[in-house]
Amino acid sequence: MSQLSISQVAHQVGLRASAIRYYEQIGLLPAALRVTGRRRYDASVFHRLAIIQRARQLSFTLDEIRQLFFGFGNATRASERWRKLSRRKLAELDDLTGGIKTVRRLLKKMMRNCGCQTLDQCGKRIFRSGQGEVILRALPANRRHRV
Amino acid sequence: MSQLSISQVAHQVGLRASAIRYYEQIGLLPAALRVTGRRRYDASVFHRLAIIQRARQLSFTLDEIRQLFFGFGNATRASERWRKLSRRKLAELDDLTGGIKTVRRLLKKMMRNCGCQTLDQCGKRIFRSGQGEVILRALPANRRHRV
DNA sequence: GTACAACTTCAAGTCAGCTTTAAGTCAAGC
DNA sequence: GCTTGACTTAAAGCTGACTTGAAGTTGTAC
Repeated sequence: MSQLSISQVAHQVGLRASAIRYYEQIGLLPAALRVTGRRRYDASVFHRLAIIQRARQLSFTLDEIRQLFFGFGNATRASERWRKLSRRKLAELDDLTGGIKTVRRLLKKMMRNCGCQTLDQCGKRIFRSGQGEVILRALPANRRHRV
Repeated sequence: MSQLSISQVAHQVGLRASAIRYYEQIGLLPAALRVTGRRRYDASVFHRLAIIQRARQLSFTLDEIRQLFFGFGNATRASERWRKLSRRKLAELDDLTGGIKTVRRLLKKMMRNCGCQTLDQCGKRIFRSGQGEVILRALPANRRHRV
């Protein structure tokens, strides 16, 4: 015991071996001990992975999880780290919820009010009603690029 | 008039020329008339783009917009097309909202209950509490790959 | 001795929605 | 004739979180 292969670990936690290698590669997991080239794990990897998986479930990105591990002074309590990141995430989710509500309203309005026969009619209406209006996207469907 | 360049159109609707070329490339916009190689547009492009932009605002993907244009029998009224796609999208947003609520609850629970000094303590607790539990992700942070 | 499964590394592929780059074309102004 | 700027195309790049593929190594079972 305490000498598990990568696929045993992966199987137990419900990940693919490739994901675990990836986590190691980007520094979320410490480099595993090697025995004749192969990774060998003891129980501590399960604690690390438990945190990672819980954080993923809380919708944290791998980068945010890196901050959880390495983005604080050594003395900072775990509970405080979680709280700081969680507050930020809650604010993000609030924004997202607001965006969703906006989109829901717009969708319902569209369903109620559109009686167009053809899309071209529709396009003309939208175009006329929206002249000079800035189109703001309520939901971040796509990542920002530099402009 | 009725002979606008791509950058004039782009400027008017608040897109980049590259986006308009991309829409043409994937078939969302009909191939523009060319005059000595350059695209020339008339007013109809604004109606097409108005639909696309409104649909994007409603969080439709470009693929869904393609369905809006080409995914129905010729006789299908525009209003019915919108309604069908909108119903689907509302259901999607409901799922998303549900996921967000779940994550919010979990985040608050974490903020309330975690008093861990170290992340390793945290990991052990999470690991013990979650043994055999399937980790389900409430939010679709990442795309599904084939398994 | 050899087949086989399970591992290794590194590089490239995936998804969406564009943007950026490279290399070339064209009309207008000097 | 030459420069400049706006255009053209095709191909590659970007983001995040991995997966997949290729080519090589290892330990074990037969």
